[in-house]
Amino acid sequence: MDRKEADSASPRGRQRENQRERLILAAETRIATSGVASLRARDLAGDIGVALGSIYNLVTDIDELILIVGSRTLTKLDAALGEAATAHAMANPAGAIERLIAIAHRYRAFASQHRFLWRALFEFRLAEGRDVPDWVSADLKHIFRNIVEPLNTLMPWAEAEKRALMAHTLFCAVHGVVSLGLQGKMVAVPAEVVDQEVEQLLRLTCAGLLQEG
Amino acid sequence: MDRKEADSASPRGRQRENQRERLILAAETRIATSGVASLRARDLAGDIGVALGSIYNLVTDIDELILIVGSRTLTKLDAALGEAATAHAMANPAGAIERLIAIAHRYRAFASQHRFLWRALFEFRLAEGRDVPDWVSADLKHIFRNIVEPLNTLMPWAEAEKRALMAHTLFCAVHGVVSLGLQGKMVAVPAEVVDQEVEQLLRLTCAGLLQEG
DNA sequence: TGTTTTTTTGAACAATGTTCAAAATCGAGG
DNA sequence: CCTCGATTTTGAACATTGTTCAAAAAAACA
Repeated sequence: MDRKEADSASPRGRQRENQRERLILAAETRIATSGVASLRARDLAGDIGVALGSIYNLVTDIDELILIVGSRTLTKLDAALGEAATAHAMANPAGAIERLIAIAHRYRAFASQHRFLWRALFEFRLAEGRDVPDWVSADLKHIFRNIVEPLNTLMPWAEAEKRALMAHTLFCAVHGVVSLGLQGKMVAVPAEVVDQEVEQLLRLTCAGLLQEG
Repeated sequence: MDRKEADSASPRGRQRENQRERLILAAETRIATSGVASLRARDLAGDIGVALGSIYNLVTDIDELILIVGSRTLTKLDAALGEAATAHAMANPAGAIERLIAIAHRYRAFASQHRFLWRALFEFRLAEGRDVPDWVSADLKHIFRNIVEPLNTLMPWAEAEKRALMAHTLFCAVHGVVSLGLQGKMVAVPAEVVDQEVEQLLRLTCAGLLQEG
């Protein structure tokens, strides 16, 4: 019978799985140090000691490789933000605000620390026709949960849907400040100033929210 | 004597200038309809009825072409936002807030209307080593002025520098919501909802600002 | 008109992702 | 341990791109 997926128990499949993993690692390393734009099939083949064509036995595309690395980055980001989210207790609104700020600062730190991996998440454009893979939505749900939780304390009067929308808005807004600030397309802003900016933005927004309730 | 720049008064220079303009127009059209990633030197040569190599007599690079188109886009954006900025009078804080919202909505509309041109502004990454051209800073100063003006009304107690930073923060935040919202990398958000989001964000932030003063 | 200068041309090159027929390798049966 | 069919690996070849440059064409000039 023709199996499409290699049996991961057989020695053949084991070897294959190992190579694929090494390929992903190599891609991740290259993206992390030189940016997604400088990923070369031939370099990767050299990295894992395999012929050029073999890349295409392990992966259908270079794009698939980039997506896989993106998935890993998103998971790391989720972990980092989750950690920051537990840093502050959150019984009162003040605590909730601090937690939101902590998450935002962690986001900025992640972006600084994994500059190229983080950029790859947003720079990468799917080839026309392919749609966003499932893991994106999955990981994003996790991340958003961390933001919704403080919002439950800050805007208890609002419906869940409103809070979800606010979480989306805040995430995007903070992302905008971090993204444009760090990569200095317009004006390069030092990390500490970016932190100040997101902090100010969140404090003001939350002040507005509390006033509203 | 060897002139490097073609004399734009001589018939030779005239012709050259004309071709260059047609090239820029062709590039702009192609970017506007298919995105910057699908710009091809050969296509452009065909568009303006010229041999492949001639492209490089009119422009040093395809990148230069993209930068020029970016400059034009930024100028259009500046004009659009400037128009929106005059829509609301601004004697009192309420008017200032409305003006900020009007500008943000215009920004969203511009992004929707000139989707690919607008994206090209942010997607394009300068080749390593080259730095941001001057016109970027120039046009951005214009754009920021439109944001700083309402802020003068909203936070008169703050130093000019603080207001400039706030303008930067607000621009980036709105950009983030528009950018991630429209291009639906995570979740595709319809234009009206994006407008709601930026409006809410600005109202809350401004409420916070007024409270602070 | 003949000569010199400038411009235009398009063939050629380099870099890249991807394919595929052939070679190498493997695994099971004798 | 050897053989043979199946599977995997290989790397040469192809397609697509940006860019260059020697030669041809055009223009300017005397």
